[in-house]
Amino acid sequence: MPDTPSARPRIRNIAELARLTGVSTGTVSRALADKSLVNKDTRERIQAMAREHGFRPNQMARRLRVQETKVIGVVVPLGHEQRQHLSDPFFTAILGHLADALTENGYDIMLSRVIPDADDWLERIVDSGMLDGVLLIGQSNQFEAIERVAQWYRPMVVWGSHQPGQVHCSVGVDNRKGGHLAGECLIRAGRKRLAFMGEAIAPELKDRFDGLCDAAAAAGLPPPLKLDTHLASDVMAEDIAAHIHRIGTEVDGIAAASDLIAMHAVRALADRGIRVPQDISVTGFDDLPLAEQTIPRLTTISQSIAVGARAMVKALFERIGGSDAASVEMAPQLIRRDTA
Amino acid sequence: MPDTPSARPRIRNIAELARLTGVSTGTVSRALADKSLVNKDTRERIQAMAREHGFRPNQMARRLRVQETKVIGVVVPLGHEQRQHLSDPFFTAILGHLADALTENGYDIMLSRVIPDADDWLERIVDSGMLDGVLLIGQSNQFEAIERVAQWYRPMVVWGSHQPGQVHCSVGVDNRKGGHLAGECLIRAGRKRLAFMGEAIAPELKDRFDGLCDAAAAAGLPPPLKLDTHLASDVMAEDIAAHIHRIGTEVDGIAAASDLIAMHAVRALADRGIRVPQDISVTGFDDLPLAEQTIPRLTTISQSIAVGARAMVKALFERIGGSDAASVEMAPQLIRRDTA
DNA sequence: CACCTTTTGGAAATCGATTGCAAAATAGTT
DNA sequence: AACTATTTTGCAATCGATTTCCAAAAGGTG
Repeated sequence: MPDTPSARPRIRNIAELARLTGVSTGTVSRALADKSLVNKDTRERIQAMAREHGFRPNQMARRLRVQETKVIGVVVPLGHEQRQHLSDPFFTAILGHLADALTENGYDIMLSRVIPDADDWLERIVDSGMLDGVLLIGQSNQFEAIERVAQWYRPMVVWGSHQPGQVHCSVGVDNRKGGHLAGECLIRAGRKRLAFMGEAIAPELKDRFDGLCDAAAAAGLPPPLKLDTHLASDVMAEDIAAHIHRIGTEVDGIAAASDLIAMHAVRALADRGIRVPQDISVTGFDDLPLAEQTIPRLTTISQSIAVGARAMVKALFERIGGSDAASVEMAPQLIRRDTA
Repeated sequence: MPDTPSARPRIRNIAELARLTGVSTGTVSRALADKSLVNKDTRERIQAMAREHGFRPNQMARRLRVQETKVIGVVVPLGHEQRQHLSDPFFTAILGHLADALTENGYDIMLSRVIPDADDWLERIVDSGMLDGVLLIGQSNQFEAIERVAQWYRPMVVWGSHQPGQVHCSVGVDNRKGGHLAGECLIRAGRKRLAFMGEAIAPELKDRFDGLCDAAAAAGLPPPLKLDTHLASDVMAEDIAAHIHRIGTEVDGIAAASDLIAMHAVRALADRGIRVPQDISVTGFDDLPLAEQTIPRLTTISQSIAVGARAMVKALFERIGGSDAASVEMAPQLIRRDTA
């Protein structure tokens, strides 16, 4: 048997290993941490013994003692939209990049999907004592709660929009500008009766809608229609279907609040024989990897999720280090493909 | 100020709160846990004081003491396929459901994306002392490591295929049967030159390929071609493009190893003027929510991810409770849509 | 050989909670 | 008032590591 952790009577803590090797727990601790304070020979002997018995020190105890957990909380607040869940492709896209950046730096990820029922939900997460820092994905309708906590808790970075004067550190695109770009694109395609598809409750989405309105106003068009749609994908299809009858008569250009909504919309239109982009133009928002793979490929506003995720992690580490990283607002970009 | 955690000098532990309220730490602990052992009045007084100062007991310490973390590790081993990441839609779909089921039961989720470089990667996770249980998504090429750990670590459930005689508890569909169904579907559509698209390294995918071979053999057709494709979405498109020239001459029916691969394939074929399903038939595997939304909608083999996720969590809880839940093998189902 | 420096390793405090046990306070009974 | 029964509370051990402080041992120098 080569490297089998053979002996079954497992060692459960550093004290047992100490007894087994005939030294004190302090020495074992130092040896396992490979500290030069302990004699090279004993150090190696202890390490060998640990390996042989497959012993690994309890992280919970270690973390309690050193007051550092090496765990970052990644939290999705679902204020409205309780039915949305983690499979939202935008969320998963950003999660993937966050996971990459965090694991590279030796941090683990604690995932929370929170329905903010109690009003101290964020406080509860933040001083659970389990986390070195918190990344919030989206502000939802919890702007106030976030601000309140940001007042005293520094290592927190939020994906979302930046409101003038806000305390918390946010990273995101200029959503209003993004909405504007989408509007301009539709208008340039000759569309005159615009609509916004999505629920403009979270500040991010509200900003996108406002941007669209800006564009319409600038072109002398009537204000865009607002077609509410839940973000949960299981009801989204129905929501969109419910709006369909207005489209074609009242609407010839749709700015969707997200790529996912846009894709569902294109699908629903196709089901009813309305062609995109011949009969109607559609833009998405996010530029998910998927957006390039659909048929027809989606015209959309790019959020450069990868860059954003890196920015979030960078800001978070600076804040963990003690300095007060500022918010980041990135420029959105129009990606012209086939739907508008 | 109504319920502001006003006083800034924050209480950092139960001892300070004890001093402030004039009782012992034991009493405070019991009061905060709302135990009836402590007098209703003092209990409420202590709770009020805690609330006022925004005090919440340190979870790390509590968990160390009670030897229960209420954290489940969700781990994605990336044995081959280091470039694949968490944004894989199959993974995120199952993660969403797992998250739902786990949070419902009061558990948190620790996410790990592991590249098994050290051969004790799983041991390290499993006895970090941070987890009450582990859910593994996919067996990758780590079947051996999983078996080794399963020998002595019970609270672990793995998404993947069930090999005869395996020790670890797995939940998944009968992949071979699934491959068979896909093959039959293609054959029924009159296809005679079949191919499997995907990397048949992980046992799940190998089984699907074998099932496809079964179907071909049963119909008296030559063995299917194997078109290797990485699972990372950024290289997948290129991989598929590289295969395209063989398709149309050598191949008229593709069984893809996943919906994602199938979608990319359809896309690549469309780019080259090859129509699906007129010129060539394609089947997916997974039945992601997305598969119904593509154009054309994907014919695929259903894994019923939601059911699977529930089964995993159920089995895990049984195992945490001490009983030895058995593996679950679900029946795959052909979902006929537009691509085959 | 006396004195100083450097290694080495042990004892004990610490991180912040939980909990078994026993003492104290209160209530209830005669 | 005395005595038992019942609540409440405090004390101290415990979870499993890390780390400071200190003493003993070893090595070096004049």
